[in-house]
Amino acid sequence: MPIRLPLADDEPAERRDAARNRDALLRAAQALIDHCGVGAVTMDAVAARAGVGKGTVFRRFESREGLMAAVLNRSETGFQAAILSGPPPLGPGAPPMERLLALGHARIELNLLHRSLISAAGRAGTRSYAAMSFIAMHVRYLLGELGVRGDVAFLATALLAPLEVPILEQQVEIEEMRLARITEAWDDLARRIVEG
Amino acid sequence: MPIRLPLADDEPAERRDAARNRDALLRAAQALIDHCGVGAVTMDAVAARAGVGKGTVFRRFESREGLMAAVLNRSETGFQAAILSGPPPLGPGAPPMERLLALGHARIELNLLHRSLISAAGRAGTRSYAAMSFIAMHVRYLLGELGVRGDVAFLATALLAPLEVPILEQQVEIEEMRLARITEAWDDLARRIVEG
DNA sequence: GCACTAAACGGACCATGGTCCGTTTCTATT
DNA sequence: AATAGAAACGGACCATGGTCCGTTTAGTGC
Repeated sequence: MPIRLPLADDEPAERRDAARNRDALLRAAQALIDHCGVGAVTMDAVAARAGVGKGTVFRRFESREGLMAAVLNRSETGFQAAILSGPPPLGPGAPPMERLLALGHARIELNLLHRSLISAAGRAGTRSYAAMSFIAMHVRYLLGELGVRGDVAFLATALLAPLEVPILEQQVEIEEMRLARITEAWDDLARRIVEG
Repeated sequence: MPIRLPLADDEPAERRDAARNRDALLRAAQALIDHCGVGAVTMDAVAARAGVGKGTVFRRFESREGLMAAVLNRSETGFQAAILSGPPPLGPGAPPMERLLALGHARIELNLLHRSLISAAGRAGTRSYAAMSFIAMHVRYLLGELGVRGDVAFLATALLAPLEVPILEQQVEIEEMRLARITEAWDDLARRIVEG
């Protein structure tokens, strides 16, 4: 069951049919992705599979990118939960530096795993507060715990930037870096930033 | 620019009409950008303005992104020239650290200036060796000169990553950071990476 | 249950990126 | 200059993201 997002008090509740359709559309999109890949997620196809009109898809998700971002969000939620209340070292309980490194490694894997979906979500994926900003916030917090001086907000962003999909893809595909190399190098980066 | 990319010896030279058309298309695209913004750069519009068929545009540039990347390349060339043979501190003659910082600052400004074009170039812009790889290479060289130990290739990428357009845009538009703050914070990042 | 309103729906329609293939133009060769 | 063949051209055509607006439906007050 979909997590009921907190709506502002003056926001009218979502109509029953609207909710049903949104759910159906998300399911349809997910099924198409699982079955035929992200490329097969055509707005017409999703609409047809969900048994609704095309206009409805756009009404619910604004754009293809919006739809992709919505699908992505469901995965992202698990990641956030793991950080907030999962087992250490990703979750609370481990020392900050361990948590930071664990977060980086998990992020690399997750980004590579969902790379086609993330690319398809485009700016909708990056810009949505829901996804990016939570992580950036958490990294800021960890840097704070580690006593890092300076512009912590920027440093957090800088630490996460090389893990973004386009850059990760370039490293892997063009420079032919192995995963292990990337994680090691990122650890080193994190240490330089924290200890510098 | 563009550095004349090395063509293999067996590559046939470009035909006269082809060269003329490519030039006309680039001019047309540039004119549309200057006059009406990147959004007005429609493949049909470019073709019409250049007085050629649409198919020709695609033959020359593969895709809209390819066309954008080609336009971008002309600006990028000046940047490369400034690094290779311009006045210090960006060009040769200044100490490596000064050159590095100058490069970062110049990069930030350039990326913000061309951001709509860069976004429009999408992956074609990032992936093309011509643009990105030259700079990454140069940063690697500078890090080498500075005696940085570790995975210099990754560190160079990490240093440049937060200056990429999507991230820069997020900082400026969503986090509302001022330009001066970003450059200062980036300087700090560079020092941490070099001295760490 | 009935009427009423705002929200949601659906699918025809449009704009634009990208493909295809028959026609034209260049250039090397004789 | 004539010729042949490769390369380039052009624009009709297709696929798909996105819009629009007349129609349907879920809630609400009676």
